Amino acid sequence: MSPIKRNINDALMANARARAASSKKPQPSQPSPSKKLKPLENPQIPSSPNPKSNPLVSEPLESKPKASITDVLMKGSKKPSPSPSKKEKKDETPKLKSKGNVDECVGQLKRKESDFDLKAAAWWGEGERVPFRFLARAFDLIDKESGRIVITSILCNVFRTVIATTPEDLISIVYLAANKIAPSHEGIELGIGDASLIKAMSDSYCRQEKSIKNQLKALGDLGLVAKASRSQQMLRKPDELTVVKVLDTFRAIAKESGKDSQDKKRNHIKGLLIAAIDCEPQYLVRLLQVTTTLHFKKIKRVRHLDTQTHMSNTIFKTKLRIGLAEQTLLAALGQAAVYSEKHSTAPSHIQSPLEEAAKIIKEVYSVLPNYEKIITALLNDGVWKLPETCGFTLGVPVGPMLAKPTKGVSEILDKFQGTEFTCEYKYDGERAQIHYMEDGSVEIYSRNAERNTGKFPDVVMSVERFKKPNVKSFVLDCEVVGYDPEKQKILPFQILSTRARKGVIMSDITVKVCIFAFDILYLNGQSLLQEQLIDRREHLYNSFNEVDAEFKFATAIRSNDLEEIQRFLDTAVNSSCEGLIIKTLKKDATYEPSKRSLNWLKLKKDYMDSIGDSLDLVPIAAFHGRGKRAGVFGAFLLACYDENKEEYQSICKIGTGFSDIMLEERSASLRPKVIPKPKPYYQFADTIDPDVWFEPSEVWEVKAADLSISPVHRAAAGIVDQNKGISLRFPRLLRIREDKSPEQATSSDQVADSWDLDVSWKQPRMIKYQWKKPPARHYKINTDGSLANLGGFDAVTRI
DNA sequence: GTCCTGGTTATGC
DNA sequence: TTCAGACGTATTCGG
DNA sequence: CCGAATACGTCTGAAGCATAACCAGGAC
Repeated sequence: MSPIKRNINDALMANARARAASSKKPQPSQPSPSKKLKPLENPQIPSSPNPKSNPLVSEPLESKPKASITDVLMKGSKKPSPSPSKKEKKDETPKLKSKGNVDECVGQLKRKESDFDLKAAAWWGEGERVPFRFLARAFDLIDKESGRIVITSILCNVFRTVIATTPEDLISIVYLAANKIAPSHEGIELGIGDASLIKAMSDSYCRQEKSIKNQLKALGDLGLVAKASRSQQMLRKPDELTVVKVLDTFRAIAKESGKDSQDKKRNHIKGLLIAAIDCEPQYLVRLLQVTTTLHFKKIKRVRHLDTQTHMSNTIFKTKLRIGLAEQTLLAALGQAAVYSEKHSTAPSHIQSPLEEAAKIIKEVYSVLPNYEKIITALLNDGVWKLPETCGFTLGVPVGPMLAKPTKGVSEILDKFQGTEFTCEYKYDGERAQIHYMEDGSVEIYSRNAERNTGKFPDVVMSVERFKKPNVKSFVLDCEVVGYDPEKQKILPFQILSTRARKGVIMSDITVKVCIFAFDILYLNGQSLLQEQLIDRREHLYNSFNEVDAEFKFATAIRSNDLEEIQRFLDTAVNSSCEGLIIKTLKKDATYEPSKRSLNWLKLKKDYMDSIGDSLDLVPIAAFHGRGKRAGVFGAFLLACYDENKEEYQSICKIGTGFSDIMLEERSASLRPKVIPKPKPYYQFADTIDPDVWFEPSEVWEVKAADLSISPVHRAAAGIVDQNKGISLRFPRLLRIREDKSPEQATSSDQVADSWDLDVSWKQPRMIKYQWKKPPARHYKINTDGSLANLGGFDAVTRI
């Protein structure tokens, strides 16, 4: 069992015990018995006498090795009100096998694929759809496992069961297991975050939002909160929810937009939550948790007229967090296909069909990321034909090839010993994959396969200018970079990011861009994925013309000389690039979609030891961790020191670069430094709402890729700009500076100096673009100048 | 109804 | 984006 | 030569800053 799962589970058990212990405490207005988390609600984690021990895992758990988490939880929450014991019996309806059989069926899934009894795993009858509980139970099984082989095997059995009994539901269950509702380039979003989920849960479970939030802090996972909230009084029919219904509801949620859409979305969610039984709520919530919002605060204050408001929240795509993500799912799907193969047997030259099938599915998916198409083809023609039936399709984004970080030129020479390679500038912009169809239409996709065409009408227009006339179709891999055509200069990423994103029209473009092309994947009806880079590049150079301030080829050299590469890196950085990308030319030089293979390496200054920006900063506050960080601090607020004003100014949060041990050590050593309120000499935005504040006591060395002008952080505020401070791009912990005291931390003046030094080339631009007063509101107008229906996308302009 | 602001969510790196 | 940890496979080492 | 130790690749899930887009609700 991995530590991550252990922590979560232990947290639950600890809660159950805490609940039992404090059950005498009356709950004033809240009917649910399951939130007496007082010991954990205290933001000051250090309630335990021994600062080293984590209160969430401090109790030994040998007492209940057998009992499932669910059991523990139910026992805990039942104590106060043992009334609803009817539930076990009422769970059954004549149609369904008994509860015991459900357990038995699910137990089957853990068997080796080889002696797995297909039908025995399914408890739903002929003609019935796959219950969502089947998937939720499988998730629960998987959650308890840590090995990928076992997890793959369980999921494989799930798919086999569905294929054998209810093949029409395979697509739905795969989508749910993948935590998706549609291919990403279709741009369908749930529009649901933690905040909306908490509201829906509050309604469904009759709990105060506040109490849910507190429990979330303690448990570090909204899914676990849902699990703990399940009220025993609610009578639910089992298996009312099918995978199809769940997926359909998700899609319905995504469809809602416009007036009252939030209400409608919430009602959909409530419908699901209320119908959910067993371990369904936990996974429903996790599936809906497409995004995670951290730490927001609701305090009003007067703002400077020219200061925009910003929330200090960070959002991440979440995963199921049970150790199952896309790669494992694809492997499982491939294996299941082999077992269920009716159409053909594996070609004889294949020794290990299971591995081979997994590989095929992964490859096919990277080239055609569409489960509908793949599964349909899979069921119709089988795995072995998949490469033919589901190949690369013009207009569908290919997973872009990624690069591996490297620490220095010597490491590169080491890895690419004896092979020919090339070094290219790594531009600081947005990855773009441009598809040009035979009919002259253009589509642009982002790194994450989002359809970005509407964001870059200027790029769409310039295609006809930069492609040679004989080119009929292509797929280009390139970087879109902010560009000043007058000065012929690259603009920093922060400026590029101010571009509008949807429904942009030419006349309204504020930030011009230039394309830097570095690869071509498809040309005149032919896929070039299998070609070596040296040949693809030839095609690239032959098929396009550089157009001033619109289209250029990425600067590249061919060299095996350490010194020369080192110098090239320097020129790249001086030319406003992040660093270099290094690629082999002839050997292993095919385009490997979305695979982080050895073939491409990236080299940035800040990856290298003893070079790049590093600052010594003071942790002044912290946030409770989530998921595998539950029980320790997950992130800290750092500050630099202003000697003149004698104050600490926030500069960034930090949550990466810690080993598990270090994180625990830091949490332990800072707990005694917790203070009830921030010091008066702490400068920070009121949108930052940490869980605990600290006495200034430690100094940490932190590395960053870049400095940025910040709307939230206060470092060097007033020096570089009147109202804005400075923050760090990609901050990560290097080490603890035991030798320094907080007053010896990096000073605000030093931060300001680094800004001048580091971005002298971009500073004038920054002022021109960044601080131009942005009229906050946009209105949609039709091309004839009249106001458009607010729901439309025809045109956007500025008043 | 329009305008504005604050709160939330979705993306990029 | 960065980073660390766990798992699995490939390779090397030592008896 | 084989099992143990080590090295390396893959996969997962913690976490950062900054922006635009969108929605709800209050002021007018």
